[in-house]
Amino acid sequence: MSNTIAAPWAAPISPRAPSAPTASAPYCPTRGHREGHSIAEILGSLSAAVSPQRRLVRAGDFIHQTGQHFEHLYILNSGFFKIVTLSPDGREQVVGLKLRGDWLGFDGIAQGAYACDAVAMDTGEVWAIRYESLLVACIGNRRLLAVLHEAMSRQISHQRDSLMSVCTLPADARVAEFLRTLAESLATSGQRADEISLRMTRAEIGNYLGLTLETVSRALSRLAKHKVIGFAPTGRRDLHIPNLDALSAFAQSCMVPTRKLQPIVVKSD
Amino acid sequence: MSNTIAAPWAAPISPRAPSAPTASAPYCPTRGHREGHSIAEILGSLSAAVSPQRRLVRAGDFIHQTGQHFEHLYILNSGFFKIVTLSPDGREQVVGLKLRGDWLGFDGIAQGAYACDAVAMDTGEVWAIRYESLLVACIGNRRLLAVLHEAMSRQISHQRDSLMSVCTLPADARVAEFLRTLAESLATSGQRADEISLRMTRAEIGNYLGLTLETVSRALSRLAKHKVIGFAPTGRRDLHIPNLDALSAFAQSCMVPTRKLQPIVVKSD
DNA sequence: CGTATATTTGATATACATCAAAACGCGTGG
DNA sequence: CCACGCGTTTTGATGTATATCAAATATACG
Repeated sequence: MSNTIAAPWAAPISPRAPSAPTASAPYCPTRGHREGHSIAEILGSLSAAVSPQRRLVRAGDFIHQTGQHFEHLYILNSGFFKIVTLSPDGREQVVGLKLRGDWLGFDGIAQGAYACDAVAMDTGEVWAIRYESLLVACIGNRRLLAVLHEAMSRQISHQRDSLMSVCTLPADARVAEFLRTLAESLATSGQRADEISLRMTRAEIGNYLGLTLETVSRALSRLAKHKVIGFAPTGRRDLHIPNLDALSAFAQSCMVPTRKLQPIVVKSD
Repeated sequence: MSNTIAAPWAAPISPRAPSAPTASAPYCPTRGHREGHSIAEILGSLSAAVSPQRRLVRAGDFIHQTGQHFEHLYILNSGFFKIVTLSPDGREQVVGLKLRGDWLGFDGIAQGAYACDAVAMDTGEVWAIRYESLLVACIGNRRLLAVLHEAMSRQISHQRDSLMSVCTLPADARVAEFLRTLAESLATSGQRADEISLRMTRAEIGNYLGLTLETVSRALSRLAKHKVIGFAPTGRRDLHIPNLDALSAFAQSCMVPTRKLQPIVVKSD
């Protein structure tokens, strides 16, 4: 059940500049990805500054594992990954999903060892960067340092959003928001957002969202019934999302206090 | 209900080295705080390297607010603070608690604006550091850069732990773990951990843990009934925690699969 | 193809939320 | 000092969203 690291890090697959995302997708640069740097730019500068080790991974491969000595940060050039933590008493929790442009391994900096597993859910390409080398490069390259800090900052913000969802949203809204966030992430990573493939089981999604697999299944069925998503003819893991805003609207509609319709007070004047 | 920033940043209160925590407490250096740097060391090097602006705050004061232009990171020298996010549709969520040695404002780096409110829950002293100045200082001071990255890294790890608790623990265990974590944090910040004062209402605790105030109240009552905590004679917000391990043990006991006592398989040999 | 795994859907159980009311703590002002 | 009012906390009664249990399809895989 637990593949260990298949092969040691290969030498740089090729010294070429950042490769395109694997998925053949309409590369739609709808507005700049971030105010600062696009993913392609980031990958480019990293490639130039620290010549990362590139590694191809397949579904099930571990990028790093809990307790393993920290030495590298990782950037994802392609693929789809999950971050899993395991508590001392055996609880397992998917605490994050990662794709092209995302960083892995920040949690290892403070403790000197990774505090979670990073697992590929699909074939992809990971770039490994020795943390020490990166620091050296950052000293002479303020722009690179900014990129690093922005990545950490974004991760902190994103994790807060996750906590907020889990704490405040009912099941259906949580699933809807999950899909919207995933679609948006796919879009900013250069993949299409209207036709997405969940590469996770209902159980994994449920674990990530703090729900059971049955609840996730039911929520997806309701989303489909309300036409805010559609199942692909093939497989229940491929979804069509006609309209992201409709997803949000549906999530909102889950949250109306249901009853006790308190008289709408129209402020006169 | 919402105090705005009371006074602008004062000039450095005094150029002295890091002051001791306000709470008069037995300063017990039970084993080094972190493998790398103690809080006192960190505050010391920061004080020396970037001479932060010191500001005294009182309960209700904001350190920074959502949407405000990002310019400073903050380090807490004393006090107790909460991090609150507000969603576009009005949901409010306590996403973090901070005390001496913790940093605030990392979320602002990527977006150029803070993504949350940071609110003092009692009097304290906050140090403000211009992010740009800090970066400059870090360029020439690898140790300082390490301190910064460790703080961000720790925050990422800690947030994951929070998500894990909310997603996997039943209410009583969640409250127990909350108390244990809080006590540990107080200890590493130099305060006593056996006699703690929750400076939050049941509603705030519940919000932070994804529970209602009633559920928190009941959980605390059960913890008291089981003697793993005790209420101070004065007020229900001051707790006595005789034994941290007992708290964990109680949390564990909440999680037994309800019985359906599956035969305990004793692995022979 | 046949077996294992994932998904859906229904019936039921339950942990927690919601609603409600009383007791407590605390500041304010007489 | 006591009386009053308001916010917090506790505790009980009840409701409900979601978990759990279960069984019938699907889907993937060798």
